[in-house]
Amino acid sequence: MVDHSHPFVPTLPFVPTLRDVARHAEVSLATADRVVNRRPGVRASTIERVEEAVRVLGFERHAGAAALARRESFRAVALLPRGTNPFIARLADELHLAARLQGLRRLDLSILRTDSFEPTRLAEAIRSAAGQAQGIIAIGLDDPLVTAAIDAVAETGIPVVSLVSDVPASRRRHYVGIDNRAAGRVAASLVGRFAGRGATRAFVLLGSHALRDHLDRLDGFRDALGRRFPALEIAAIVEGHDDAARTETAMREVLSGIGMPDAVYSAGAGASGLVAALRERGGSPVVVAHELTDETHPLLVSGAIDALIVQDPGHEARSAVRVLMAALTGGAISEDQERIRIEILLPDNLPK
Amino acid sequence: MVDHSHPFVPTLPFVPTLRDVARHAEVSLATADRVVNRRPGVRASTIERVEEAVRVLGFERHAGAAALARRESFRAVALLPRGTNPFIARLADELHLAARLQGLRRLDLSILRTDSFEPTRLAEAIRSAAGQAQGIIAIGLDDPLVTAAIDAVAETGIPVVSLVSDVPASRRRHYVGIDNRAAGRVAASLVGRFAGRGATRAFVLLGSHALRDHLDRLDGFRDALGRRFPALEIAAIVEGHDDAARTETAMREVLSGIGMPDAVYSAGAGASGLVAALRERGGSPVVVAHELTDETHPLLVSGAIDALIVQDPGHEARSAVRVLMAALTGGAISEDQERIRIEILLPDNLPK
DNA sequence: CTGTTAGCGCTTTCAA
DNA sequence: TTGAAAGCGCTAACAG
Repeated sequence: MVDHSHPFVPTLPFVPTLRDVARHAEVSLATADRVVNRRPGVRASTIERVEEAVRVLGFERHAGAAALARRESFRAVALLPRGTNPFIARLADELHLAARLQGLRRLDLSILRTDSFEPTRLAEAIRSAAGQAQGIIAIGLDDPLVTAAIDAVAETGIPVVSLVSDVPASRRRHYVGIDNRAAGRVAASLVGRFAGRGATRAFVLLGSHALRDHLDRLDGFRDALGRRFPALEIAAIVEGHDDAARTETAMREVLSGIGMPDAVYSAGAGASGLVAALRERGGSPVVVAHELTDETHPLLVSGAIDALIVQDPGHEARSAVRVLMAALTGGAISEDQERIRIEILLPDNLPK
Repeated sequence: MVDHSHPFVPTLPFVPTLRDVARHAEVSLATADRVVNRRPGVRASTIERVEEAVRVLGFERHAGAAALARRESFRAVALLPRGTNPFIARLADELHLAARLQGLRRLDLSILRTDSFEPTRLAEAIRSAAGQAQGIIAIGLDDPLVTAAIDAVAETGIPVVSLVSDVPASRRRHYVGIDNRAAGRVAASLVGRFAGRGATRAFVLLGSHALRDHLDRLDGFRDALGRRFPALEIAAIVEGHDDAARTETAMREVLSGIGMPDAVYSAGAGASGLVAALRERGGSPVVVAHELTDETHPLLVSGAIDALIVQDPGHEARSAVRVLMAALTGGAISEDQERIRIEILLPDNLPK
């Protein structure tokens, strides 16, 4: 029953092609293709025969060849916040790379930087991106204006993938990023266990109250602290706008106002400003921060930061691109591969 | 200068094909192909012209089409240890999947289980696999016999990729897995910080002294403990053969011999046996173990295990397949994407 | 040293 | 409802 079309390569297994399926079912290539791709216009009895052949031969369609023949090509836009945040810069690079290496289908991805913390601007950017693209990737802002823009665009059939910071109420096709509440809980566990029994006061540092991801982290942190380390309470919540200089100023103020805490959870960017302010007053509380960047790396090595909670920007970018392509081509994604993990970095498991 | 071969799709960018390059350089498709793939037999001045065209047009070869035209197909064997270790079972599944989804080229991967802890058997399996395969993936055993077998096979031109446990002295093409010394150091940090100041005695649980990965973990653990938590010393090293029942027996013996420790680092599998033995004697030291499986999951949730150090079997399998394919086809790999991370799991960041 | 030609496995007109 | 044929972008003989 096995058709050795290459009799001179005895050990290679027979891999059936669509042509083999067609032959076996005694139909043309075109008909076999119609059945395999569930296209209409085939008699039920013929479908039956072809499907039988697929089963018997164990046919699996060659994704690469299909992509080539389809000769599709897509245009998409990625919207990232402007600013000094090094994690965002890294993400932009990785998105570029991921789009180029897309392999099977062609993706032309333009990356646009918009004003973060500014719902109006982001909403506007989303609407305008929809004019020039078939798909959108965006770092979200949880705001009614943004939600409305995403919904309007989605209505048009243009898939929107939220990245890193979700817009949960919107009709975004998919959120690619970590579970930020869980990240906050992890931070609480680390802070609680590292700080030890005597600790009573923790500070939380946020980029902004407008960022869904930071708020979620705060929620998770508060929740886990309350349940597992009730002696530790959140003595202050500080806004640093993801910027080192502004963070330093804000921290200075709080420190001189209510004194040194036992622990600090920096849920946004700008950790070097935090560390500078702490050093200035000679304190060394337990510090847990987010993301591995040129800013945080030396601080972890030196011990100024005790642990880092990170998400892999390379993985996130590849995942966003895969998910968007799947939406664009009607393909499937494997939830498991697209789940972004929360990683914990100690000086001992720093990459490289 | 832009050639709109599809004048009706105005917004799509022009993506040059090899044909465009050939036209631009005024050579045939075949010659352009030779230059782009660095094949010999082209005059220097022609190479120059083609490379110029590649630069000007921004040509990038379409990997999918190339793979299709090459019509290559490979046969490979993966050698995994027999036994009850659930992590290995998971890895086998993921390898299957990764081979099927390889997409661009075809890979026929057979998975063979051999006797672990048995250098003779593994060496023999490697030699015999070389007879029926063009490439080999194997979970290593750091032993002269295995090294010799790998070297002999590599000599034949058959690439061997070591997975999870390396055979560093051999001519394996690549090692896919975590840095196990770093994992040991991470374990030491967690154990040291979680156990607190009063702690003095730690036990280490190994699958076997023959496993390079377990030994490396022990090394890293010992090293970091010595440097950062000198008060904590390794009071016992126990062998459990990666099996719950044997681990329980061994632990029982040690516990009745020298009593309860402040912390246990389980560097191999079989953690449920460890927990059972500890419970039996009413102790609850800090426990750090490896891998997220059906065995360890409930233990982490219940608090019997404090932290898990894990490697992602899905990522490892995909990486091993990619690396092997690259070796087989002479392709390139991106070191960065292939680095396997050490992840730390607390109850708070359990996936799902 | 260079060009021509026939595919790879699949999708897509267009015609029957 | 079905089939024939052209072609996606690239590679691999085989000629010249």
